[in-house]
Amino acid sequence: MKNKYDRFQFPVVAVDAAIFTVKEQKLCVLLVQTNKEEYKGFWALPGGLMQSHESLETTLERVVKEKANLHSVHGQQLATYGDPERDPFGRVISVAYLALLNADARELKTTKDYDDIQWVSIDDLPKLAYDHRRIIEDAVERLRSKLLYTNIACHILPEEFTLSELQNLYELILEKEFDKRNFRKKILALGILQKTEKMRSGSQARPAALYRFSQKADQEVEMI
Amino acid sequence: MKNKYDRFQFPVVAVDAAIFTVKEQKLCVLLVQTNKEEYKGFWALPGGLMQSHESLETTLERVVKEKANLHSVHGQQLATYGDPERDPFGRVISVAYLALLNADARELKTTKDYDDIQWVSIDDLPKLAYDHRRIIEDAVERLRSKLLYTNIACHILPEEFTLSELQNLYELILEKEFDKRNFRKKILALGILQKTEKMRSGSQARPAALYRFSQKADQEVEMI
DNA sequence: CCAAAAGTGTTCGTGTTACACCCATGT
DNA sequence: ACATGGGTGTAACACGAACACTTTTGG
Repeated sequence: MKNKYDRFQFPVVAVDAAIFTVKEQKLCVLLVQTNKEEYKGFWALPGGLMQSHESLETTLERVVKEKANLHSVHGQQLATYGDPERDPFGRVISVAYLALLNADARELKTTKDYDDIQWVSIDDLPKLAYDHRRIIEDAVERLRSKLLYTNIACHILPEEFTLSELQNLYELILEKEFDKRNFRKKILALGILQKTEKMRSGSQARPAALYRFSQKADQEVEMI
Repeated sequence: MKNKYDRFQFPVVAVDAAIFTVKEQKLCVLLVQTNKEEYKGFWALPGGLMQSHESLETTLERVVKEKANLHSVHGQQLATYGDPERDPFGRVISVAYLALLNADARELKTTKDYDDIQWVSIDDLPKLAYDHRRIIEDAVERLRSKLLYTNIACHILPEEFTLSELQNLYELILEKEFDKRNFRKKILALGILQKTEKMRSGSQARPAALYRFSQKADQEVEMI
């Protein structure tokens, strides 16, 4: 492949991932802390530079694997950030992705490149490198909005879940309470859930029926 | 500014603009035809490569000025396209913007770089270079969706307009008819329009009251 | 006086909200 | 037996959908 572009004339492209989950009743984002770069002591979204042969999605998969040791993280494009001042160490524009996952199903592993990797509550963000605070804010806004009209909640919940767990997820992320009867009526009427035969016991209370999403493929539905 | 990235390792970034207007009862997109490049005879969205010192918005303004001789085109980010095969002549990713304008207020000028520049009905798109057909499809979808919950229609309409013109715009872009009484009731109840003192005569019919948007700033409102 | 588009209210059905009690289990 | 969360129905209200005629102008 030919490349006719001068070495210093153009910005390079990075892909950053804002990966969310719910842990201990908190909406959390995955952050890494590097011990190598100029932003010492700062946290950042996992991300990395796009290589010539890659698509955006391939880059996303690779950097999420490299930086967070996670695979099969299903991301959707959020936005592209191109302010000339956003990276003080080079001209880099960043294509940000939004992804959701169920924390219990995955284990975080610190690689030798990093001091730390953590799920961090969005209410308690540390010092963040680049414009990553802005990206996280945009991602949370998009997430909240998409909860209303898509089935993305399915990526955060386990395969099987109770209606109360689903409602709790909505209340926690949207910071808003719903009436139990109305919520169940609404969601069940959509016909996107299947009741399983199973029950969740465990607690000192009446067991709850487990449901699953009939499709895990993303779809637009008026959830709320 | 230092740049530590190798010359051939990374993709370069382009910004492309999907600029829409309504002309002769058709939703149209602005296309240019170049006589210079490898895609001879194909049409394309106006666009160009991002330079190191620019922000995405600066690049957008510059390329729209250069390729279409338009200024103050207010665009919003649509999406970023990064398929390795999207540009057969080099590794280029494109950040696409969606913009709307009132055709009557602007004059198109062909520059010497181009064979032609035209407003083209989206129902009658010619051969398009790169993945620009895909970008236009995505842009139309976004436009339709944003008509429902934002006041973007204000960018297509003239400063002052009749309620019938507004309704006509919605029907034309959404390909759906609305009841006149319900439409007016709904829109007026939002309180985002100001009635002016003026009337539009001209036609062989009763003159219509002219309205204007009280804010031209983008805002989210349940239009429909 | 005729054609053309502007302007205007009411009814009906659907969907959203508000609200309180009994049930099944573990301890 | 009691504490815990699971599960259920109904009435009031708001909102969107359907629907037809009169008014004002230009020709």
